[in-house]
Amino acid sequence: MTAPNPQSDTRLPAYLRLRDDIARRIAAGEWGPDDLLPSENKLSAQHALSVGTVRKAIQQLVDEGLLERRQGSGTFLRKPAFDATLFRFFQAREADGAPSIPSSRLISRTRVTAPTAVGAALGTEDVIRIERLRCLSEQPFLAETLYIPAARFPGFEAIPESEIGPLLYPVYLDRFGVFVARAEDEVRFGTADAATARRLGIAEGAPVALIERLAFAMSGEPVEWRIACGPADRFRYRSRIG
Amino acid sequence: MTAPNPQSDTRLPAYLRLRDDIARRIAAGEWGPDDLLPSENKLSAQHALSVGTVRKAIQQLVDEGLLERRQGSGTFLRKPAFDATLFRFFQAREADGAPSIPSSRLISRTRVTAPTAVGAALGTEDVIRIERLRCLSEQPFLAETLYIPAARFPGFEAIPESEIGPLLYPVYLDRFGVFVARAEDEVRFGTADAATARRLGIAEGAPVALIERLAFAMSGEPVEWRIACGPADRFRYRSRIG
DNA sequence: CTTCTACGGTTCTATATAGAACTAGTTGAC
DNA sequence: GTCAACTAGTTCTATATAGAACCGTAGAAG
Repeated sequence: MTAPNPQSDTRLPAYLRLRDDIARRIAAGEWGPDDLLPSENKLSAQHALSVGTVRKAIQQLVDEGLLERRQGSGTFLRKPAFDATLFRFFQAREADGAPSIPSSRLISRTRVTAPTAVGAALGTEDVIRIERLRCLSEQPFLAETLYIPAARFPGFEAIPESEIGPLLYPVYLDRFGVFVARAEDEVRFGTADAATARRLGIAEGAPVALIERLAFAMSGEPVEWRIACGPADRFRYRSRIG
Repeated sequence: MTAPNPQSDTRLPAYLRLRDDIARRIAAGEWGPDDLLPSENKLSAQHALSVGTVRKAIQQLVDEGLLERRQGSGTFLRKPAFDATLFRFFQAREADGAPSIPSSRLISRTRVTAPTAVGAALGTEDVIRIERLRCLSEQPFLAETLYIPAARFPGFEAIPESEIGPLLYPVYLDRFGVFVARAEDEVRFGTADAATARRLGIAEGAPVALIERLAFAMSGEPVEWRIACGPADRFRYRSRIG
């Protein structure tokens, strides 16, 4: 029994419809991280498709970073590696040089009307604004302001802080089925205004790095806009091109 | 007649050997940008492989950004879009906001022994150091120092400057068959030392952005290390993740 | 001149099949 | 107990084939 899928456009080729179906089942939480998916043979039988078509659909998801194939063993759901890459950028290190995961403190979550630039980027004015402070060994080093569409994340303001970890993308995925697949960053340098200077514990006008990010879901729809601000002298941003 | 290929490891699957062969012919300049490659049918006949296998090889090269398929028309060699992406990063703009391609002036090219960090990154100490200044509307905005392995780029020092355009990667490809497929950037913040300050026409100690880049050839071998330095206030770096 | 139609060539989708390569677990020999 | 051999199940490679979808051109129709 395979639920025939009303949402997928029937004009799409079969392998893409199968890909969408599997992606949806992943988003619905049918499998956990590192879980074994049905084999190519089973899928082909269930969906009445040839193995070649199934392979093509799976390959697509592998390319998108959702699945992982192990020859001889099977196909597995991959824990989104996005968090890791995210944190390779802010090469935050303790004084002794050991890399460390920053902690994260939520300052506010409010439903607001988005600033025009943000509204244009997200395609809606009805958003939730999140303010957040990230610390490393008790010392703040990054002040962030995030906007997410209220329609896509209903009730986000009400989630108890205790249930929100240091990273938001897992929360998006677990509670709202939104998988952040891609993002665009822009880095520039500026000076700290009074509010952020106070939050970061630096002098007003001190040099800061600004990172603007627009994050997209698998569908290509923008789902988060954020700007982060940290002291320039401790800042490192890494990226990989090509 | 297809040259049987002595360089490709015969233990590799056929589609990878075909990919290598085509990649080599591209590097050898057999086709120019936007040229039409032989059709799948022709390739499959020439190499005595099935169309499916040929498609797999071509798909690989498409994924790597070397080729471009147009349904109904054929498969074309893609002008490396690397230059474009490269310059999306340095979002240099004229005063009126119009994006502009910076000009480039070579200051020196010398065969030297690499600094230890660079030597370690490139895997050799025998390198050519290139110093370069990039300008936008006559005003310098980026001072660069590059290192490339002398063995991989023999005679690079001797190429007349008139034959080197504003971008180096096309030169690597055209004259040395080195296709830069991938790069890793690191952006950080610092202050200008005396030499770069003079070159950029800014005060010593002024805030600057530093971009370190390690570039890799298709084979995975590192082929260039560079560091670029520009005034922090005019700087923008863009990247795309995921 | 414009629009339509037909055609050869191309890539794209999909199926069916066979065997190789690999993995993890089980069984059996010693 | 240890190690080798076997086995069922999985992905991977490769082939062959058929038709759909698409592009560019050439020629016909208006």
